[in-house]
Amino acid sequence: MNKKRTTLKDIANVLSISTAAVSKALNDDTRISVKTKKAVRQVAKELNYQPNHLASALRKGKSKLVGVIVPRTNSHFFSSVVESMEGVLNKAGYNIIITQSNESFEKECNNIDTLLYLQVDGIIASMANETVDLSYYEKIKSNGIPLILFDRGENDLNVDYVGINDYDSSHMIIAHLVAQGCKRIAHIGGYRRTRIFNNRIRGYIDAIKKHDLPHDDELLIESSLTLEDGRQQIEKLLALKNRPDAVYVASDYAALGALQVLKEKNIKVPEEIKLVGFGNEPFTSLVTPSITSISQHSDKIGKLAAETFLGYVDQDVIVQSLNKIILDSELIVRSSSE
Amino acid sequence: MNKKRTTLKDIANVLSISTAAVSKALNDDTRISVKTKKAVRQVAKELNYQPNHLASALRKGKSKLVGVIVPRTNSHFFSSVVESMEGVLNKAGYNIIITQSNESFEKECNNIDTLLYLQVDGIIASMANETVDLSYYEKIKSNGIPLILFDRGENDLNVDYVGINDYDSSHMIIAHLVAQGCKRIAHIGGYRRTRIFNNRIRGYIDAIKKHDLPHDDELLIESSLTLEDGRQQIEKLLALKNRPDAVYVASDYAALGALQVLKEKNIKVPEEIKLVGFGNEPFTSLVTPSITSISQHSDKIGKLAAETFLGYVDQDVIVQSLNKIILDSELIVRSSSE
DNA sequence: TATATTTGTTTAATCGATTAACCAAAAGTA
DNA sequence: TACTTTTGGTTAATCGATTAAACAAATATA
Repeated sequence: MNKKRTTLKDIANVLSISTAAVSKALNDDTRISVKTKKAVRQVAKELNYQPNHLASALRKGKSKLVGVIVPRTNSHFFSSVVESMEGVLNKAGYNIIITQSNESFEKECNNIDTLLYLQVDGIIASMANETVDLSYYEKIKSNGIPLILFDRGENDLNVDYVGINDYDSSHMIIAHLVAQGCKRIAHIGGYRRTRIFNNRIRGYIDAIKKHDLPHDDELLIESSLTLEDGRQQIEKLLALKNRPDAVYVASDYAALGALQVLKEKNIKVPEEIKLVGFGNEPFTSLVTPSITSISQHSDKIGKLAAETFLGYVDQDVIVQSLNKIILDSELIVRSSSE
Repeated sequence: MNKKRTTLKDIANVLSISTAAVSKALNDDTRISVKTKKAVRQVAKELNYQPNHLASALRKGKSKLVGVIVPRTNSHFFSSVVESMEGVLNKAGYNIIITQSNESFEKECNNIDTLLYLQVDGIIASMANETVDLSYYEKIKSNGIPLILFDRGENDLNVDYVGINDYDSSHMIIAHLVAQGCKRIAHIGGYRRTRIFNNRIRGYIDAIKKHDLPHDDELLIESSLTLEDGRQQIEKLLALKNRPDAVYVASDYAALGALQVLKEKNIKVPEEIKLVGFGNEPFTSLVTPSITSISQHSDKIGKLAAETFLGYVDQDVIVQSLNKIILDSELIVRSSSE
């Protein structure tokens, strides 16, 4: 089996011209005659020539690779974002390398090292829940390549960001629940140290006040928002003397956990307790009752993040000017709340 | 902002030694003194040296990159396989590049081109449903790098394969349904041209015969197995004069579609019709009733595929000897069938 | 006719790390 | 002492593609 791949030199030898001419011919340089170009392309095809990306990337100083870091690909939101990013970047001649942190800070650091090692031209990331130490992200910046964050960002890091308006989303949810007649609305949220969860909590608190509802400390819970977490936290809420009549959960997965417990306990949703999730994961429309949720426009987020990256490349000196894009979200009302 | 990255030369200059010495020191060559090694590592750290993967890969002729092609990452099965593959490969010093075909033949060809262009050291793939033309896969083989298929393979292609025993899985399902008292079992399967779906269909037919059940042509349907497809095909089965009392669907997504329709029509599952899916996607345990399904041991598949790949590298001449690994699957019985 | 310009290509350097081949100095051995 | 071996490097070529600079030949211009 022929392990050697065809190189420019092979083509050059066949035609008895220099490799430079071959390179230029393939890159459609104006200084090469049409005749030569045709001949080169012909031979390239015959020899099944496959350009060596490593060599050209090394020479040009650009790998045409974009690194992507997501908490996990196995989430509809993230995989959709990645898909739409990929579309935009592919068109611009970039390939993407997807890595997952699995919400682990350590893995995230490894991912960053790997991507820098692969000489990516930029990194688009959504931070792990665990991440509080930003030194690794600073490392990216000091490497001189663009860094764009989406969904899970950080104010302290002076970089571009694309995400939805979490604060307003909470307002939309509370307004909807109030319209449905709810008087005691609980919130199972994420940890405040994560910007997006903090914003959802702030939105919840402000909206509750705005509607003159009781702001009860026991109705606000911080958790890591896994499915199992949702199960545990709803139990706490159900154990209260004065039960809530609605629960707004900051993640669909945790909302699903809560729903499971409610069903197991034969508590009717939405009649006895109304439930709202966040993220519009596909299963929210599949379970019974279907879960009201917030759609985050994953396709738009991916597209904008990719375009923001493209705006930076080809600039000689990277000037990371803060460029925060905040999209409006959309409330998808389903059976669990009406 | 400092856009220039530290190179071996920079370190060499600081210490007034040759770049060769620096390279050897960092690679722990025996011919370099401990003193020099220490000094080099020290300076490398101070200058925040990041080796240039492109350069070393070019020189060594190995990119230490493995290309992965899956129909989509947004499926629990595939993302789990990828995750476990990644674990094994990372440990061996390889990074992976994940690409998705979205079940499109055209996208799959593009992915293959991209991966070859990036000089990956091997490709691990699961074929798109659409794919029947194998010339692009032949291209990988003629490139001299190992190709390993998993789940969606092809007999005609003379390469390694890791998957589960689809034929036996069908037998397990039918045996289970028969034990539950079912007499008319339908099968909503995939297209026969895809090996795994063909095997599931063969298993279904043989198992039906084995249990002396009526083998009725109208009970066997071929489809593309999307959720929407599941909805449409179950409608057909319900329209039959002689309805089935159980339906075995070759994909969880289509099974979910079928379940939705059954619920909408107030047909009780499992009392009136029993339902079995395939793949053990997480939602099968989340919906009501939970769906009986087949677990494919995604972690094992990923691990084995990765290890098969590792078995090939470091060999000078690739001898692709057929190496088919068929794992046993596991039936997870849930409410939809008992 | 003499000079300038254009066309089409070659030469050679380069990207950064690796490595075969070579070499000087120190240490060991007969 | 004279020769061999070991130690700790250095030099220079290399991977394959790109590109600045050079250049010969053809064509245009004065």
